[in-house]
Amino acid sequence: MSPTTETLTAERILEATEEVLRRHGPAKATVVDVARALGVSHGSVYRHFRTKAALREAVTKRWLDRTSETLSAITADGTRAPETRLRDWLAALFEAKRRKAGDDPELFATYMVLTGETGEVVGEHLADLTGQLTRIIEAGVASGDFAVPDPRTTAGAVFQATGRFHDPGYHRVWERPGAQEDFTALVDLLVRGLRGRA
Amino acid sequence: MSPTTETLTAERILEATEEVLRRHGPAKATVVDVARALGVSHGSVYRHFRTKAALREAVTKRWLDRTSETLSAITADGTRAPETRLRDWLAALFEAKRRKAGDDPELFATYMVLTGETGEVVGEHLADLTGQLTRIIEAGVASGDFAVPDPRTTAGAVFQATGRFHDPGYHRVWERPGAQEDFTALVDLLVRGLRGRA
DNA sequence: CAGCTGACAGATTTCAACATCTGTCAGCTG
DNA sequence: CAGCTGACAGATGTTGAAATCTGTCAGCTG
Repeated sequence: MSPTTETLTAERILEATEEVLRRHGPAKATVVDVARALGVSHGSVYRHFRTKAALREAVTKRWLDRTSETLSAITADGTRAPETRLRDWLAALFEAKRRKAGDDPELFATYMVLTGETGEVVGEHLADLTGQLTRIIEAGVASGDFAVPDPRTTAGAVFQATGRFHDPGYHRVWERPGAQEDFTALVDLLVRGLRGRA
Repeated sequence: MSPTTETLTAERILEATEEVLRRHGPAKATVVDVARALGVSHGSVYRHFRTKAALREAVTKRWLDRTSETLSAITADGTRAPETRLRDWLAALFEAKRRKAGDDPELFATYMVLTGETGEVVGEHLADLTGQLTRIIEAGVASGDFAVPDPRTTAGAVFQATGRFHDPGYHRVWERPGAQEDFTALVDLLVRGLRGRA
């Protein structure tokens, strides 16, 4: 009945790894720690993940995917106007990041280190997010609310333009007094650009 | 006649410091090194700069000011249309940064460390740049080319939106294949937003 | 006597011996 | 015999003593 008697799965290893990372931080979290937390030898962990880097990458992917899922609900809600969805999507992204950074700064710092180590996984996450943005903008073009030459390119531009409000590197400015106003001003400017109209 | 016989001025110390930073990098450049390069004792350097931090700050300010000056020529050129000036100004900023990062990566890395250490000086530099942007946008509003509620706020939004193309933290993406296209797409979107029109 | 020097205390950095970790694998165990 | 263990080699991290640096200042020098 005790956890140590259950089968060792990739899932259980990932959970234990998250816990070890939370406790010790990214610099001191070792594979030996993870094995100890699970009551197995570290050799067993290597049976499920080829390297320490692969293990960390899997943890990072899980974390990133959780954010994507929340936003995809907004993306997929076809009952609301594209402009509203775009504004809500960007606001939700900003809010989610700001909460993660503010609620548990140490854990956030840990994930900043992890995403910095990872090449592929972060790239896929960003591609996923710009993909969602592309769909919202395409919907806006279809409904006539937006007028842009190429939704895919424009989605990339919108994502890059709002980087200051979702790129973890800027987390220090998210809590500054005027941050919310700055965000609103930027989104207003971008939305005006999307409407095009000309 | 030899340099060691000339009077020791703040200016000469700054030049020597730049040279020492270029040679040894930010981590190993010491005040003793600077003094040795000038043929004086390190106590003399402390006569002109209260601390090592103040010395580095002065070097940083000089470097930042050189960029501001180039751009202010574009800002002040009242003979050209505001939209053209805005596009040129942003392009010149991007180009200047990209060249600095590409031509001498080590020196660029050095200045990234220096700007990271400095609080005040960098803030003033950013205020200067957004001030220039504000003047261009105000000119656009006056001429009827732009329609925005508050030029100051909008200038801040434009500056933040283009951060990916001037913030040193992003220097790695400046040389990537699609960077120029991404930049153009973003500026186009922002300019459409500025025209407002509605 | 204005400006520079160099010795000094305390803070910071370097370096090398030591400890721990990563990744592998032959063999144990249920 | 599938899955786990634990000993091992090489890589990486820790530690603390020695070296260097920062910032001060009493006194030298032109």
